[in-house]
Amino acid sequence: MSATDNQLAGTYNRNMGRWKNDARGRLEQAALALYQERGFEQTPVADIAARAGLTERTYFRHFADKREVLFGGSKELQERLVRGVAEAAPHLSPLEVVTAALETIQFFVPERREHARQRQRLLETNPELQERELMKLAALSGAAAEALRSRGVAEPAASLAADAGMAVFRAAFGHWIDDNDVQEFGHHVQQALEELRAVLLRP
Amino acid sequence: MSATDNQLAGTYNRNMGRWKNDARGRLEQAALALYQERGFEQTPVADIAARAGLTERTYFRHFADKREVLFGGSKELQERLVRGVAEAAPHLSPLEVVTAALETIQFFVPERREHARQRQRLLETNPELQERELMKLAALSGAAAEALRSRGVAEPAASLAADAGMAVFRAAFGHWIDDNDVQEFGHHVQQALEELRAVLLRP
DNA sequence: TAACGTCATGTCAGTGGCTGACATTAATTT
DNA sequence: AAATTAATGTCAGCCACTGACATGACGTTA
Repeated sequence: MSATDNQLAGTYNRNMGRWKNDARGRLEQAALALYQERGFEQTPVADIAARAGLTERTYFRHFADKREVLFGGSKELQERLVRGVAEAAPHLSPLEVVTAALETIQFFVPERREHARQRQRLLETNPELQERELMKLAALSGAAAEALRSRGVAEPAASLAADAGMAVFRAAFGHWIDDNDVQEFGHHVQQALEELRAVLLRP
Repeated sequence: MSATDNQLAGTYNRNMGRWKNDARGRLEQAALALYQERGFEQTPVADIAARAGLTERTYFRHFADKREVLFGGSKELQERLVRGVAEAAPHLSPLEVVTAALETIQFFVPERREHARQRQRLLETNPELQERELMKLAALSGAAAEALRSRGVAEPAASLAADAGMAVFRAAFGHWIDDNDVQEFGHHVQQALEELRAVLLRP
């Protein structure tokens, strides 16, 4: 009764897709907005749910916890990375396989940059969110290592290449976010890979 | 009144150092034991405190949250790593500086191995603890990068070298934990560094 | 030694994240 | 139209964590 007279539901109009008008998406939008307005810690989950025209209990049916609502894309990202590793050219070194996968991933495109930026600002100011981000990155690394093993790369090479690939990813992502000339993400990956080589070899 | 008739306080006898007989240490022991016996999630903080002869409120004066009790050594580890980076030989590459620091760190010694093993088993079976571990590792990486910058290493080289160093660290630590021949930690660091080089260069 | 100040701890009340159990209602199937 | 399914609501409760205040042990100083 009270979950329907909300504030934001009008943005995604009710009764257009009938009952569930992308409840999950509404929760994600409401959470991002509220986290930005009041800060993560100062935002009770109940408020997010209310803003989305839902109940706290329903929020927890869509997301495992208060943080997860900001990490919706990670599953798809991981799938694409794994596919990229599997389909990479056969003559590459393990690390090159991972960076090649990062380049062809088609995930960090201009349309997503603004959203990624806002999200990043939130993460930077909140340790709890950073923890979750690191966990997702670790999952990414683990999946990449598994995909490398499927290509015949042995341990510990696979895990090391995957972790090194994540280091490249972090550097590349940071530059892509800050970059005002809007270079392609793949460009930043190549730059970071070169930097890593230099850091490893040059005194 | 009730916090004194506890179960474990006798292990570290009361009234030896007067009032506070290493309350912090008692909490760490109690937590490790209970997390092993019942599992992390199934152990209320109140039980840890009671086992240490203290109150839940007092637990939270010693540790920021339920997980932090397992990460007491991380501050010292970070200090040693930073010192190692600062004091490393001048002719090394940035990554070699970090791995050299890891080798001279004198932290992963045989006496700590059993405790490290038990702790590791806990982490492996609990995502919440893994998140915190990753956060500590990220802090380590950040501190190493900062120390590299103090040596004149520019960005993004410093962060990349630090992250790559953490990749080496993870691999080395994993082998040190599993190693039955009890090789020195520094040995595993060198092995991992070589593996990383191979992974980067060899097709 | 008695008064005083400090610090670790205890007590209590309260917020909020998260869960299980059960009820309700829109949408789908038969 | 009845029966079934899926998404949501309601309610009660556990527990992590915090602020405010009280207490008791220790050291200091008059």
